[in-house]
Amino acid sequence: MQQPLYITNSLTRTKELFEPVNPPYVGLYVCGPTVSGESHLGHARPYVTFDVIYRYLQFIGYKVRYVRNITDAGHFEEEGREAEDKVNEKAKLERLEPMELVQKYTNIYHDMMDALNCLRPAIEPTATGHIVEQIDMIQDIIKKGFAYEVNGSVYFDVTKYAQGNDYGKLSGRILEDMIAGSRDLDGQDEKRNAADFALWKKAPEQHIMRWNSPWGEGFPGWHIECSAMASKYLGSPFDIHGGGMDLMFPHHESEIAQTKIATGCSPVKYWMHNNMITINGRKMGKSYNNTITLREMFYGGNDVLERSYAPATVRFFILQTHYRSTLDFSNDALQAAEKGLQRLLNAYDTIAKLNASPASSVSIEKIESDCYVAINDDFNTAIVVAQLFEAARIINSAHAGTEQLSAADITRVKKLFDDFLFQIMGIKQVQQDNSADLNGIMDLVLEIRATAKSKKDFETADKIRNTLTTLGITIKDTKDGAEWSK
RNA sequence: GGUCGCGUGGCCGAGUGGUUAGGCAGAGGUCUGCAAAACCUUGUACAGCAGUUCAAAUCUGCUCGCGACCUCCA
Repeated sequence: MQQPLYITNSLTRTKELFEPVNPPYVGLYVCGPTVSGESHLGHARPYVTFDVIYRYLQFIGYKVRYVRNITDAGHFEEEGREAEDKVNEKAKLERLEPMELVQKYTNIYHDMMDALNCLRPAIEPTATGHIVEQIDMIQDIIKKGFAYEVNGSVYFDVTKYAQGNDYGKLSGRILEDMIAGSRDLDGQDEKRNAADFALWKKAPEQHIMRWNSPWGEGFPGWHIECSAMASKYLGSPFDIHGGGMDLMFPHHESEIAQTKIATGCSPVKYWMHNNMITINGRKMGKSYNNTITLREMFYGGNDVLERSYAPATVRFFILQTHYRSTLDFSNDALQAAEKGLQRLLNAYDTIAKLNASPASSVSIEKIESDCYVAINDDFNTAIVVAQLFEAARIINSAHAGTEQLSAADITRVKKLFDDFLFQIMGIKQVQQDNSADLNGIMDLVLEIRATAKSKKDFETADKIRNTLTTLGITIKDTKDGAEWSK
């Protein structure tokens, strides 16, 4: 079980042996959502992915500090006008403060993460709660000569940084190409160089979120919050920084540059990036008009997919793919995942009904070891799932009598599901209502039905079965008598 | 335009030099009063072309197609 763990490091584009900076402690930072809107399907991918990573690191004994931020400030510059109008309008209609909106979307996000059974991070810092830390870091960077102030805004001097550091290493970019291909954006004339990025932005008149700073009223730049909060809570360097692939540039590239100047070292040992999701083959986005919020996904109301899907189905679907591959959501694929997960859960329930044989006809140990090999190989949950399906086949075969399992292997296969499906992959175990009352009632009902069947009174037998079905209780007739499940 | 990645059987999706991925759907069978579940059997799969090799889905080159990033984005 204690095999070496390999992680694909985006920085080197290779699989590397995972060796924490300060074992047994592991620092894990994941870029959280911008809570200026409702959580959507795109958010499910990184947070499920890194939830499994968090769970597994703990499972193999590491003491993990998981930090996942909430971006609730800044970042409104590009949307500027639209965001302002929206906020003002809603504030009038609903008497909402801007921070109230942020709180509302944060609450929804938390609810959706709970529904997906993502463990809550150890620390969930907000950008607005760390303005001081960000200003401190910016001042430090200015003092070291890698940032300059213009008209109340502060920019990071990428050109100067690139002279002694390989800016662009993470995202595979060449500075000269970027400068040549850059567009004219707001504030471009203030920058010494097109590739420079803002550490602090002067707040325009209508901008609601604003803070005092040494450079006047403004708000923090696009990337500084993660640098400030990650180094505050995890130090520098720390172990793993995760996020979506779309954040590699410019967000993470800029984080590296800022932190390297501020702390003197490259901030992260292992950069991990999950790939994007698509819907019916297209990237999800407003311009495609195919955005699905998580609430719509779970409870219905979207126009893109034909129906809603349970959080566990979405989670399982995500884990059926390796996190570095794109994942396409479609009705067919989700329904296949839904049935597949049900098959696994049914098999798990069947374990309790197995009769032990003197010896096993198959090796559970082999499946178990294959699961560890897979999860240790850059968290390949797709292969773990395949192994669990093999285990399910064995359980069902043992139940049908075509395979045999010893008492020890029955225990072992149950542990395999407990560990991998529930604990590591975080599929929520359905709470069975196995109260003594219900068991007694069901025993009686099934006995009456068996009597009816023996008298060829199928009308009564079917009525019992059909009525129970409408109550959510499934009856299955086996050669050893009827079984029920809720 | 620049950078990076992908193209696997009806659908989704692992794999990366020689050995069955797996799930869903389909077909046949077993069980069964029926149903459901389950079990057994069943698939010319690796975009195209050329090359390297004893051997390529897996390496190399070219072609075609798709996508991501380059601008807030998970």
